Amino acid sequence: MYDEAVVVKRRDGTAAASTGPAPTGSARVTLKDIAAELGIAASTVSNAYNRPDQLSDALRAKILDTAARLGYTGPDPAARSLRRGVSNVIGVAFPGTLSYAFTDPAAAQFIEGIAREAEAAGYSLLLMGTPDVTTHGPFSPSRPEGAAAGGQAPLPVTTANVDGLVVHCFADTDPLFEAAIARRLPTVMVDNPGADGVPHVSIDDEGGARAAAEHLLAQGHTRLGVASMEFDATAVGGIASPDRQAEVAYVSVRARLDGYRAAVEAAGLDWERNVTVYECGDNRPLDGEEAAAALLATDPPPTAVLGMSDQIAFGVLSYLQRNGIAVPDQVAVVGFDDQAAAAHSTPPLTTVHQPMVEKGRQAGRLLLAQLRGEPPPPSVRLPTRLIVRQSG
Amino acid sequence: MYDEAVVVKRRDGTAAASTGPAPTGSARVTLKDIAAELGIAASTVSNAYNRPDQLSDALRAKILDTAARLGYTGPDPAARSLRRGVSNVIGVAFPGTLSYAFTDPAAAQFIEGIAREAEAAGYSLLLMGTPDVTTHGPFSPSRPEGAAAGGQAPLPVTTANVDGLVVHCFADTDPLFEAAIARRLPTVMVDNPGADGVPHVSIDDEGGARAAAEHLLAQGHTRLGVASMEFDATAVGGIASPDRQAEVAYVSVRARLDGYRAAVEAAGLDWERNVTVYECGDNRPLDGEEAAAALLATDPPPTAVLGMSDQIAFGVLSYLQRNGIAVPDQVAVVGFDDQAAAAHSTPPLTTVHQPMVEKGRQAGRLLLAQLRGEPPPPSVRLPTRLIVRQSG
DNA sequence: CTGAAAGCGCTTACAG
DNA sequence: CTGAAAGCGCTTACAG
Repeated sequence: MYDEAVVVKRRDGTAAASTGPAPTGSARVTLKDIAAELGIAASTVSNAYNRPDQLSDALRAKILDTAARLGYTGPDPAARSLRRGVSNVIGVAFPGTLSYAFTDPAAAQFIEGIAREAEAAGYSLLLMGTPDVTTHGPFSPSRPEGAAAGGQAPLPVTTANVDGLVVHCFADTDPLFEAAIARRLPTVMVDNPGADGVPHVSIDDEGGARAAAEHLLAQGHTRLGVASMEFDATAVGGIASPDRQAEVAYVSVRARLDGYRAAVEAAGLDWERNVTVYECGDNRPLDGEEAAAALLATDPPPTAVLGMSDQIAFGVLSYLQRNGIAVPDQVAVVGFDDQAAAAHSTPPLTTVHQPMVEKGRQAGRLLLAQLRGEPPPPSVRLPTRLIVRQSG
Repeated sequence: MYDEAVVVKRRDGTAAASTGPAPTGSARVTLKDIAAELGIAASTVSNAYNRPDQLSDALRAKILDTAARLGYTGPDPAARSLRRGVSNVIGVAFPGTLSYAFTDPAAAQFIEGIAREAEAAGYSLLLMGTPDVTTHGPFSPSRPEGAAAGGQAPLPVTTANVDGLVVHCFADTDPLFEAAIARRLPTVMVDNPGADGVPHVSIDDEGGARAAAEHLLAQGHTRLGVASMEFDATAVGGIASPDRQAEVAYVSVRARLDGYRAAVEAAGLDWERNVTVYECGDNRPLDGEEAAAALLATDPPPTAVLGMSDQIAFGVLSYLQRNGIAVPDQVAVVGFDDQAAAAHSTPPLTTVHQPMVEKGRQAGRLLLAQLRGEPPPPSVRLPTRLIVRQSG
């Protein structure tokens, strides 16, 4: 899959080579051609682009004119990057396919935060996904690209030309995690505890979750339903047994579950008796609807539902509304994330706020410090806070 | 600003060089080191990574083990890219700062669409902004990086190592436009008519806008207000005189204004007499609030407002609600975009739907075809359609 | 202010 | 199955 693209631009004089990237079809023009045309050294042409103060304005103008005439579009980025040892690119890696990352409205805000920091320091952002590696078995540094039978495609994070990496992954068992560490580049982990010497950015998942549960408990609810995000990549959707609950691989999910449990136990209730956990198969409103249906079908049904994300909580809301169940009077609902739409749902959603843009900014900041040659800064944990609206 | 980052990784034996990207601080390990260690040719080491079928499993294992032991993390991406002439990266360029692009919720969907196509073909996405170039005067190919006094930073789009470009720009006077064309790379333009031989993706802005206005006119409204997006980069917010209306530089804005006007004139009304246009200074709900205030202060005030984006329409809605003006009974409101939140606003927003994800997919498709060496495919224009909800 | 030389790290076609 | 050689296009320190 990855090799297909490579074919296009070969330069070995193969027939395919002429079908190069240049729409003009003409042979590639280089620094040397400009130098030869003008009878000057290549270094002087280079200086015209990179150190204007190193040559006369007249010569520079002549060089630029000749470049324009010959169709030279400036120094080749790959060659420059090789020579300088720098790409001015920050890689941002997501678990799963890249398009999937955008399914979550919070992703855009996270990227916005990174972008703010990166851009100010002169970096662009390379977005990378983790395309179906799981179907081929786990990636391993000792088993790189092409290692698997049938020519497995390398993870983008493995081969990308970047100066540093922001890695957003949910579990340290994620192939992304291992692949990123193996690169030994300046790296920041997000939503994952990280590895030795790799700073990470996280939020107070547990505290936020505990506050959400305490809020419900304080209103007298004693039967709670949890509509959880996936525990790991195998999630299919369904009530999660205690055994399944012990298997949670995703760090944030684990922490939120722990937060809910801490509040429940502090209130003198029993987790297994008073709380039913539904594990969603995905993080869409649709999954929240399924969770609500399953949770309310238990006996006795919960009087309040903790949605582990706003996306899921929105689905719970939809289900309740469609079935004529009053919120919060008959069933209370609390979400997690506080995305923009939370303030405008019907009813407006009580939820746990997490600072997504700030998360991105901190990740950027931690990476930029390393890129400046500073030692890896300490990790950052951002606060969460409960926003009480009208759903619970 | 851009040069700052470059300093970090120099390799000339300068003191700064040792402060390299490798957190280990050790000298860089290359293919050659592995080859020397094992007493074999560098090409064989290369084959271990790129053509596993070209050497015995035993030798390959030995190479990979040695690589792991010496801390070699795989072929250097920049060198590979230079040698192969390919980066497997698609550049996506936005006008303005990168973080600003994410201010618009539609941007994420657009990127999602590109990502879907790109990822399937083995490409990652490089996101680039157009940082304050306007403050330095227009970019020009004959005046590249560093050309301006004081060392002006080059546009990322000018120096990025990419195989092709998706350029989202609003006006063909945008510095981005010229810079992208100057690269002579396979390119797709979005929301801009494009240049010779450069395919573009657009939507039926005019038809959508006309439908929105017709909808209002059919209900008997004869006094309309338009809350327009910026006409060009100089926008500050205010009622737009006919002269100012003649200056609209952004292609989509021009088309939507034309659509509104066509409907108004087809209904036998006079554009100048019956319609007041407010030009927003930005595309946020806040700007919509200001637009509503200014529009309703005219005499006689409009009974319906055409918001040129949902973001703006949401602001109009907020203003009306805050001032106790009933929607749609006292003032009707129609938006443009149909972002997800439009269905959940109070009241739900009547708006023009544009297929953002599909726009991204088409852009990706048009670029991928060129990357495969095919001639530039024909441009694509996507349909829009009015979604009638309850605001108008 | 200008130029000659070295080398960044890799991949490939080709010869053995 | 393995290796020697050429070269991708550029930037830099240094000498003049």
